[in-house]
Amino acid sequence: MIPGTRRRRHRQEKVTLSDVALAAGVSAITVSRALRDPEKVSPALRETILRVVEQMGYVPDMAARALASKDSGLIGVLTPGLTSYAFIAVMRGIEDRVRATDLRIQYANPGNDGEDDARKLRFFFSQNPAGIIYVGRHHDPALDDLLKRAPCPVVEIMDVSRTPAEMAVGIDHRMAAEAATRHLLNEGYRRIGLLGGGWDSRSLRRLEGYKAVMEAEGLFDQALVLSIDSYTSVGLGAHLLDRLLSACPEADAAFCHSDDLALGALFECQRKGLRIPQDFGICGFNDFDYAGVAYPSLTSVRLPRYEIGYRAADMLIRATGGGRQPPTLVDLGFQLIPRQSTARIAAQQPSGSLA
Amino acid sequence: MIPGTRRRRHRQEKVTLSDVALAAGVSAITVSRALRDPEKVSPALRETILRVVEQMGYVPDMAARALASKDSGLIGVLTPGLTSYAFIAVMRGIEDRVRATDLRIQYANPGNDGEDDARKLRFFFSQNPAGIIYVGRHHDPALDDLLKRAPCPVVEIMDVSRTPAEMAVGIDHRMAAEAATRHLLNEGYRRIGLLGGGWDSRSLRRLEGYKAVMEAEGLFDQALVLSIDSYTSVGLGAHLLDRLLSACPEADAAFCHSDDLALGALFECQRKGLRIPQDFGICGFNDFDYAGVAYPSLTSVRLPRYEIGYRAADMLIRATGGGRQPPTLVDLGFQLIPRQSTARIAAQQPSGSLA
DNA sequence: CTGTTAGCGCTTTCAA
DNA sequence: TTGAAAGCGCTAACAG
Repeated sequence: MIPGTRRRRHRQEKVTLSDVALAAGVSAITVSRALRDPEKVSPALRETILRVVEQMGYVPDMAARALASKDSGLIGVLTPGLTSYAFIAVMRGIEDRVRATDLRIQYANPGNDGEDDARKLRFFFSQNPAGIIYVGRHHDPALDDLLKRAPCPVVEIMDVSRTPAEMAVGIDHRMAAEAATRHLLNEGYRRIGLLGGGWDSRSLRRLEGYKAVMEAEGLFDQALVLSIDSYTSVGLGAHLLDRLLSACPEADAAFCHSDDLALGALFECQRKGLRIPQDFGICGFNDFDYAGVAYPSLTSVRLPRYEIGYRAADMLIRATGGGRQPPTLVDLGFQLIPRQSTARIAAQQPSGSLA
Repeated sequence: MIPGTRRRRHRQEKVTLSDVALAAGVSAITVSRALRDPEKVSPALRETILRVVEQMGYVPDMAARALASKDSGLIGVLTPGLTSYAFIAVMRGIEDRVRATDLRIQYANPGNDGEDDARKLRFFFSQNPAGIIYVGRHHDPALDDLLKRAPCPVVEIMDVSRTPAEMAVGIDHRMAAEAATRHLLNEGYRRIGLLGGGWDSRSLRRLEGYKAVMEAEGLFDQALVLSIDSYTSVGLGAHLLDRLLSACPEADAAFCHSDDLALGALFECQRKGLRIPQDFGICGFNDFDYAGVAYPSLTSVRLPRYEIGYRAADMLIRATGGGRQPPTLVDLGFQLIPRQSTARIAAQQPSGSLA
């Protein structure tokens, strides 16, 4: 075979609906119906048509369909955390809810420039989406406005500390941080550091919660707050713990913005010979799979991440059917899971000693 | 304001190209050009048009554009591992390469039924994609055929053990497993277990590599192979290690299909009071962030995951421009990173004892 | 149950 | 540099 003969194998002549119609001896619309709404076509015809479709390898063109029906069947998911471990469970929830429908999901990951959220959002809008799931980073009035003008239902997820433009599912991050900080105080820790990984709105809410509780006890100290605006990671956790102990050698516990930070802190403590929980307490956030498996196991705050995703998709799907609803806010709640890494009181019990 | 007045706020009258054209006193095509190819419109007009576009909040309709131009600008990424930690780095690579272009990425996660890969693939095809990045699970001739008939360039990623339909980037998983197994043997381990997490083609290749090396030493034993076909996780690692020791109490090391399994195995060993690396050696796979931070640190096999993603996207973009190329296979190589969890010989050195 | 007609919003092609 | 005409492939709305 002569080289070049097969050039442009991509873009081979495309089989269209009317090609199929012609071959099956019916009209285009009948083929269309046989494909989308088989019950509206007589069994005999239906069978013939489907056979021809199969034979010719016909594949519907979604762009044409979307244009003609004004329905793209697309759900857009916009989050800066697309490539983060914490988002995986959310994704599974979304995918699971959407799977049985004929909707599809398109993810987008805004970059770092401030304008990007708006651009990606507009981009989604340009596709006539059926709905959008959005994870915001900052409270930005302009973005809020954009969301309010959205041409489709929008669900904001993860944080529910503010009234959403339309719908929101998540938890109250401030309360979660308060609970974690109080737990550490109850276990007898005093110089509690905060190891963070960003200044997005959720991190700020957690900082607020931590700060409020610490201040109420007269224990707040800015030197205890360590944060870097980047992805969290186990390595970063080790690094921040190290910095915490440099800045505040008498620190006796850390509340970490995420379990990967907590795990890193744990390893670093072990490396330094600090006993956990006796010498140092660690509380994580997210309750990743490994928190309960680690040795010692890590106290953490469990977020219903899968449920948030599932519910968000569910709300979107329902909103698509009905008309517009009033702003809806769903707080799915969190749960503090006490484990060994903060069990200082229990650790002291066996030896019979008192604090 | 009367309730109901604002019903159907979604689907508000959409601003189209001709609306803008009318308002700007030009023809639709000129607006189109001003937007896509500003240089082809006189500066004066261009400015006027862009102002009107801004004022009216015009957003182009991608479906219409795709239909008219037969170019969707879409890259489809199909992988069963979308919601896995290992894929995150790949994703970052893809996103980074695509960011500067005007292409968009759409991810899809095939379910578990065998048919699903084909269905999702066809679905991508129906969108006139500019290219597809595909991570296969099994060697399936039917799928292979489908890929060969693809209406666009396709890059298969992760494994390069077979000749791809068109292009492939990845590493040789069999060789990687051989290297890991040999490393464990060199450190003096003999009863080396294999902790796996699936029977996809890559896992099978790794099993082959492990088996070949073990058999060459006369050490292979089916009882040492533990695998469950599900997501890998730290919890699963702990569980599999436990099962390994039940099945083979004299096992002295484990090669894990992924670092999360390795981390779980590490924790479980610590819980059982096994000293690492003296009593038991652990080698992971993937070299996740925490492998080097763990205490003791975990030996692992580093895959250039980010580079695989970046390169795949790059090949796709280049292929889009030029015509069809002959099958291309890029092996990006792996790297064994020896760390404390297998450093048995070094651990014995200080005490001066001999094996 | 099936077909006809019209047009979705944009771009291509050709002409001015 | 700008515009007019035609049509991408499909589906809505109505008719038969």
